[in-house]
Amino acid sequence: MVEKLQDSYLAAHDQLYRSLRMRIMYGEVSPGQAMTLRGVAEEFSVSVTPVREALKRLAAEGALSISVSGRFQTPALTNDRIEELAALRALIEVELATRALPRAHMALVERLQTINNAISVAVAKADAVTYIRTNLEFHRTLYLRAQAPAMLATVETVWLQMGPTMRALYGRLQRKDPPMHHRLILAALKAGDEPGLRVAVRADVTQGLRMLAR
Amino acid sequence: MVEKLQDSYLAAHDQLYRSLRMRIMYGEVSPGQAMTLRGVAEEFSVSVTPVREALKRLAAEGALSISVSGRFQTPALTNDRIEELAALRALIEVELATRALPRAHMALVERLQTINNAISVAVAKADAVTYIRTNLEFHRTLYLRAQAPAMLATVETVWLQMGPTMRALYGRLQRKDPPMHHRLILAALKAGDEPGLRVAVRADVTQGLRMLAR
DNA sequence: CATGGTCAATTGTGATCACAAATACAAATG
DNA sequence: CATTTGTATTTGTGATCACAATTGACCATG
Repeated sequence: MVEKLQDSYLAAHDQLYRSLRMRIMYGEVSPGQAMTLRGVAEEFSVSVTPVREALKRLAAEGALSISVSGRFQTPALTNDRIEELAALRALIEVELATRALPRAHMALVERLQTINNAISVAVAKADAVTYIRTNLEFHRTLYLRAQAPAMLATVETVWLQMGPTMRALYGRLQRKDPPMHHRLILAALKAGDEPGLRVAVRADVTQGLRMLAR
Repeated sequence: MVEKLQDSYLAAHDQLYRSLRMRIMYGEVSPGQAMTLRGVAEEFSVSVTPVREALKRLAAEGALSISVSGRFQTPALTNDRIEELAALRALIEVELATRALPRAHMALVERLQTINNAISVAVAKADAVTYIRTNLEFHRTLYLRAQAPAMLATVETVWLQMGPTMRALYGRLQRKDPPMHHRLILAALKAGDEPGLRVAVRADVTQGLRMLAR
């Protein structure tokens, strides 16, 4: 048998989980879309057993909702729920950014600027999925410096729950400008300005919410 | 066939999940304790299939950790991880308490006082599991008034991760007094004192942490 | 006494099957 | 044409089995 590299091997249900998680978090599926065990199993050429584990896990994280009869679908969030999730993002991400600030050196800021350029390109192309993915990559790259894995995992769960809805919102948002608040975040990082950073992160996280209140 | 009440029926894996979740959250298992598919299956008289779903779900929520070879055990938290989880509790629970404050009427305060008495009894008996359960019930009862299900679910996940460790800490804590901060919380609720409430909740959540730093 | 090796038992994984419930669709009925 | 009924299909659930990898215990060797 071919020798497998330790970290190249993943159980089938774990590969499924990661693939589906990316689809949901980055808005590649729309809210309310159904997922069936046998449908996913056929697509990935596995049996239903690993699919069940992956879907159940996603449901446990709020990435999928389960109907009373046990069927899976991406959740269609109410406005109240969206407000709540945005508030959670604000709470946790402000803390993560604050913890990252003393560790944010120039190399990190440069990487963030590179990612920010990729976001601008996605905005120019009106590519919603790429926009969401690179935007979250911007935040994740910053927060990784906070050395707070539990907080990062928690906020990623929030991102996951908002994925399909963010995609649907992006359509009606009609973005034309690259992310303004990201520039404020970068400026505050360079200046070591903690209060400014907190305000900028909070504003960036809650900005999309205003479009919703109409 | 006997008619089943809608909410009395639960799938086997869901019953398992709830039972094991309670065991973990309330500290009935110690950190590092192993759980095997066949062991749990035999205990609950089911096959391994529903057990796998329940354990995987708990692992996804951080209530169990999975070794490199796939075995399940309750996590043994590092001090850094405990500090992080306590910080998450502080962030989210202060927000939940703040949101609950305007809705906290006299009937709620009375229920909280009743629960608080039960906590005192558990402390007097040195019953760690009952102490943890009633203490969390105190917090949950208050936060339910916040009408913020996503935040409550998030903080419950944090409680879940800390369960076994809280139990282990309780032993070396040697509590003799009923919860002092709970009285401060109740006083702030009665007075409608938001700043005081925030300080009291934060102090209550982070109090156990001081015992650890030795 | 410590260390390495061999073999049996344990453990998680994934496929398959039977089953019951829910759903979808078409035909029948008013 | 709208509503209901009946049937076929779809769907999630749980049990069982084979398999590979890990673990653990016992024994031999230094």
